[in-house]
Amino acid sequence: MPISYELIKECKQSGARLGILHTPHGEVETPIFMPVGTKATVKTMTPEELKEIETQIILSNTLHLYLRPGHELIEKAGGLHEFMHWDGPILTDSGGFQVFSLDDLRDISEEGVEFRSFIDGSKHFFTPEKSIEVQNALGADIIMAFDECPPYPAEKEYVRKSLEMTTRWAKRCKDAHKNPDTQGLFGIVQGGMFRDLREQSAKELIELDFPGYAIGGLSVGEPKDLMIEVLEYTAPMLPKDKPRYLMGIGTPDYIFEAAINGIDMFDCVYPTRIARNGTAMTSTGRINLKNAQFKEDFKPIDEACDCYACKNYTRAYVRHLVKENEILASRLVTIHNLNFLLRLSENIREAIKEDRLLDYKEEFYKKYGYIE
RNA sequence: GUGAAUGUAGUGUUAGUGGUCAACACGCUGAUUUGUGGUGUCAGUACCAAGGGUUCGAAUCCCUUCAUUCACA
Repeated sequence: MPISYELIKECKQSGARLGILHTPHGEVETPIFMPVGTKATVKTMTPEELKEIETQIILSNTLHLYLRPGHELIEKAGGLHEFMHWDGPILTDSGGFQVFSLDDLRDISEEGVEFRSFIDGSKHFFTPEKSIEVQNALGADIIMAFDECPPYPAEKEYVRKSLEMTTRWAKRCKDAHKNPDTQGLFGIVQGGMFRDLREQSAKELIELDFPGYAIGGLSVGEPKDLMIEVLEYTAPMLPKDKPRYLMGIGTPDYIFEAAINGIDMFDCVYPTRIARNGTAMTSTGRINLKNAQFKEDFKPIDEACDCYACKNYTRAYVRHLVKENEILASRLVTIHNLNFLLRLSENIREAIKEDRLLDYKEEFYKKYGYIE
């Protein structure tokens, strides 16, 4: 088995899990935030810089790399690790979510999804088999099943049919998977905001026996309370001896909820995207560096942070770079935001070790401010 | 010194010839961003050079002043 999960301990106070994810490219301490590098690069960051902030595993995207530069090319280059010069663990998303966000450019059927490229308008047909073929060529440590991510809100009957198709697709993915010895294929639990459907999805997927499970279909626009409710009852449905991945979350409040509910991995474009628009997450809350109040603020982005950006530059300077649309602005804020979530993950692991995750959460919010 | 023209957001353009929200770009101010469709998205931002008239009502008409530009001396 290329992927295995080692449960180190559970937090007595919160129930959160501390663990180690074993992959062909190294171990990952969990819970962990995974930076997103859709097009074989975490935007603005070199792999060395990612290492410097102790990034343990990164994400990349099947659909984007299939469209450009093409998985054959990456295979020729020696695989994704070699191609992008990152020797740590990589997880590739299957393309299910991208197809979902294509919305009016797609047509979903039992066989697969027909969609038009957002690059040149050309028509493509993506199936579970195709997604796995591409992911096998890319060679990530963890690959994801091709799923359908229903929107919110959605009719229960639609969600049921969708989840059942996702199960059939998961089976097809498993059958199509050519490298089960070097790449671990994760299943994705769907079922929308319906408890019985989540149960059905989890049960069906667990029967297929994947080395890890993801919770998909959350963070698609539903209210936070509802999202937490679904998370609370869905996470315990997953096997304890396998890694659990909550897809698409990346704000501190959701990360705490994820960890507390026994989630081991999560990813999100949020920190890198807001960085490119001049917003930073700090120990005292989110700040918009474009705001006039920072014009003559010669303190670092976050006084409690020791990242490269905070050690060497001021808010006033970074603000200037942001206002001028300088490339360095994106780089500095990205370094900072990713470091912020990686340190948050680290602190969460530390707190689990000492059975005080709820205390740490309280402590964190006291400074960060409560988030609605 | 004489004559003429012009003066509409922070900047640059522009509509408007008495009567619903004065347009556009940039800037500025703020918000937003959740398995990334790489300089995004949304919102706000002008009492029409100043003062005084005419009128129910003026950016639009009249007078004065100021500023700028051009022509003639």
